[in-house]
Amino acid sequence: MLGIGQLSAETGTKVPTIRYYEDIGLLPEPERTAGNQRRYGKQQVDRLRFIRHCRDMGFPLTDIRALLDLSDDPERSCASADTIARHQLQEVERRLASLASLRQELCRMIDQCAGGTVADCRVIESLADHAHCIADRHTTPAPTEQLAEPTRRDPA
Amino acid sequence: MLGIGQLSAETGTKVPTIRYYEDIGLLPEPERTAGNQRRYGKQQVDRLRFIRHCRDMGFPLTDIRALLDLSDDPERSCASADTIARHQLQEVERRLASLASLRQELCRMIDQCAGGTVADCRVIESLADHAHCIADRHTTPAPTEQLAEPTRRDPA
DNA sequence: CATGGGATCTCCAGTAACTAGAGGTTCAAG
DNA sequence: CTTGAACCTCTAGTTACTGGAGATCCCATG
Repeated sequence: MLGIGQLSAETGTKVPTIRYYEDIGLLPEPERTAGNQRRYGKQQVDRLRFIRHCRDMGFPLTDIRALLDLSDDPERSCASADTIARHQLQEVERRLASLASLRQELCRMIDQCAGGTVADCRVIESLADHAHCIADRHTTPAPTEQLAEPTRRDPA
Repeated sequence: MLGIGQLSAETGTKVPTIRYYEDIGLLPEPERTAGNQRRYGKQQVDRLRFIRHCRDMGFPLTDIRALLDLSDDPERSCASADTIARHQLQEVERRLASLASLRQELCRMIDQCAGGTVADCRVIESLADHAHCIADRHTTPAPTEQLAEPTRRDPA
């Protein structure tokens, strides 16, 4: 039986985040000590690791919820898990493409900056001018979500 | 003189977003009609376009604020603009690398899924198992921010 | 000149996924 | 038994918007 601090260390998840996952129902309410402190068993550790790994893979919490539901019931077909993963892959590829063009534009901007005053700075000028902008394919009518680099994990 | 709806159409920015930018001081308060409605001039249109382009490039609003301050004063050295852009480039490259490894892991997961029941689904299993995970270099102690695909822009 | 419908107004609340702080209690080592 | 680290709950803040309610305005017809 681990306290929340141990679980935190074990899984690289911050303590408030664990409580947050409990709040939103991703983690079940754990046992408590007589003094009302949370105690976790092996199963919970695994479940949290699963969640964290999913987050590392960029899955939004709603997807993770679906995946957890699936994995709770091993008899079901894994088709939806596959679908979710494929969808996520598409998402990642979309981001990759978009970031690549972004990188190109940033490089161009920076290369052209000679380093004088703002008046003739190419960086500022480029940003002001949308004309020769490659990144316009950003303009995807995509449903969004945010993921990709979720801040987490500084085992400081 | 444009109304807020025209400005919105002109720049591909949603109306509430424009008001939001005004709230947080990125856009100056515009003139108003006798009936209290906002009217925008050419300068405002340009400023908003600048902001939008920066957002497309993934710059966080704080950076954009700095860039706007710079561009408001053409005498100053463009060194800080350059720094901001370079920093942003680094950020983008970090994300690119991380997404690339993500993609690899997702592909591996999906390839191995034979499509039976959850019990022997490789996708679920992979997600449960953090062991052979490439994406662990996520574990960067980076200061975060979110950008990269900020949802915007559905000229629907 | 009246009217009607779309555009606009303000304000408040919600989104994702946490993070941080205040102020108080509990656990475990010495 | 004491002390200090870990834990508790609750609230509010973060980023960059987005959405809705309810009221008002603008302007093109009739």
